Amino acid sequence: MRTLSGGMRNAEIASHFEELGDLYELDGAIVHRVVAYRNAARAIRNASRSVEELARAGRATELSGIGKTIAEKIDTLLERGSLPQSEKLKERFPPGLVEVTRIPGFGPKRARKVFDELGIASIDELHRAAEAQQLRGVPGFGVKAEESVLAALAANPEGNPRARVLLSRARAVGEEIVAALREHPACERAELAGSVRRMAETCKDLDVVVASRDPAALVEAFRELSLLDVTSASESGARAETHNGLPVDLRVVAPENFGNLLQHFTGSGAHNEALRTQSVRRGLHVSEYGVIDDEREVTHACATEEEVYELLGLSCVPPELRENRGELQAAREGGLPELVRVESLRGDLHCHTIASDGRATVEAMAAAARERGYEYLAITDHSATHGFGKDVSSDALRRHIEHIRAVDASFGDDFRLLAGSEVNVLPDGALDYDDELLGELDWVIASLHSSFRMGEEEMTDRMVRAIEHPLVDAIGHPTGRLIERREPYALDLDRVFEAAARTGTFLEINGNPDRRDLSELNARRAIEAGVTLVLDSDAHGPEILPSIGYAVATARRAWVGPDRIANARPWAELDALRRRG
DNA sequence: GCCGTTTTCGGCCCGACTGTTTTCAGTCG
Repeated sequence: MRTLSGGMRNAEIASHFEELGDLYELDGAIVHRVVAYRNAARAIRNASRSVEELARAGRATELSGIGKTIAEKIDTLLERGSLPQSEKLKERFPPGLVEVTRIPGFGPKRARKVFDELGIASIDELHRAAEAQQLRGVPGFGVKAEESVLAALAANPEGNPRARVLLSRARAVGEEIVAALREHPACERAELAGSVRRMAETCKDLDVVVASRDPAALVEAFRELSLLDVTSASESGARAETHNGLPVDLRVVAPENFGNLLQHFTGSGAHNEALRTQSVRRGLHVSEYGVIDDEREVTHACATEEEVYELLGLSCVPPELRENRGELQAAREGGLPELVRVESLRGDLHCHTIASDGRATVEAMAAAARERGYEYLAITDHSATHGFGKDVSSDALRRHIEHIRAVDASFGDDFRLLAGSEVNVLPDGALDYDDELLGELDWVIASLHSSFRMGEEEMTDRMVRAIEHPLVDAIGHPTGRLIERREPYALDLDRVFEAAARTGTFLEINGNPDRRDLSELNARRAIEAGVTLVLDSDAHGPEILPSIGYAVATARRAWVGPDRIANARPWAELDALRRRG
């Protein structure tokens, strides 16, 4: 069997099966078969282990959603680099036809219809046919269909999928909306649901759910928010857009149904689908309106989510876990993990001051950390060759350490200010302070800030050398990805995790909402490889310290408990845990 | 195509909305 150079990543394998699902759908396959391919693709994308490795070990069917047929197709894909079924179908359906199925109002059936009747095989051709009023000649299409095609293409000429918004941005506007609604006297509860509540990396819209005896009044209050343009409204809900184009859905129900509504709109779609499928077998039908019990012929209204899950025989699943990644089985068996919480953290081990590119003094950062109830804070300014903000030369670092020690001496035993550094990893894997100076520090993070475009083997060697350095305590933002903006470095993460586990070097989950690096999937892989994580804010000012919450959220989504987090321990314990020298 | 407290066949989540329908299929979230 030929091994493709570098192997095939899970995301790439998944995209082959997504494509095959799309093609089968155009081909008119029964919907359940198409769904099976999409479920398989999602299982592959979400897998915390290398699916290539699993498949080569003959164990791909251990993933839920992968059966004998798809397992064989994975083998074929790894062997040949493509799927023969896809190649064959692509001879019949031009690539532009799949894009037509992404236009709002067009799905596979309608795309196929205009392809068969008019030979339309691209967005351009569809545009021209709508303008020439040719669509109305196709059975099932009318004047409205032409209008809606033209309207959709006017709003989005390329037919691009709508950009997803970073969680932090969506949350900021969402919290404002919810806070405003809570002020209304008829509002009993208002919450953000959806991907914001699950703390996903990005969001495509905001879901706002409200409990009230007077829905119309809440809809009216929503209408009057200056943050929003309301596009449609009914007695129990409304649709709107924020001024930068983020869609917002409002739903209002009576308080006794609030649990059903919140559960429904929190999702994810995959979680709810699996939840309902499993419930149907017990004669229970779940929707946002209640839980219908076939046998007793009643509909249960639930004021809280806990009641919904309890009715279904499950422990209540934390929103961050609702992605159909095994949480339902765990909830059924009482095996949900204990998850790390913001309150679990004893300190923050990555922040910057005016000594490098931060905006506040050492004193101000320390004061803000104490205010948050931390037992310790490490000051970790950038090292000599950072090259962006102000850099800290070796001499400057010696003075910085003295200053930090002096500030630390001003605190009692309840707080420890640590002298640290975020040291650059040079292209060859060496650090840019000498070992003697590094030895003066209480805490050393090593991070990459340059030469991102190296090949995988060289980049992995570089990273592993840094991990193996005896004075390196942690690796900062280990993959370098920026969500929606920059791909991770080319790294063999299995080697990185092996090295980190072997040397006792911690890997960071960086809480900067643009980074969240390690990602949730990589963090879960790291944990399974025996790595200990550290959760940090990477704050460049005191007001950014709460960003550590995004690191916590990422860890929770990775099923990580406080026992695997270095800074969920007191400093003395953490100090003993790390291996230096 | 997957899967099993319905266990190797016969099912496969739920509801709203839309437009072209004459009773509903397709799309969407």
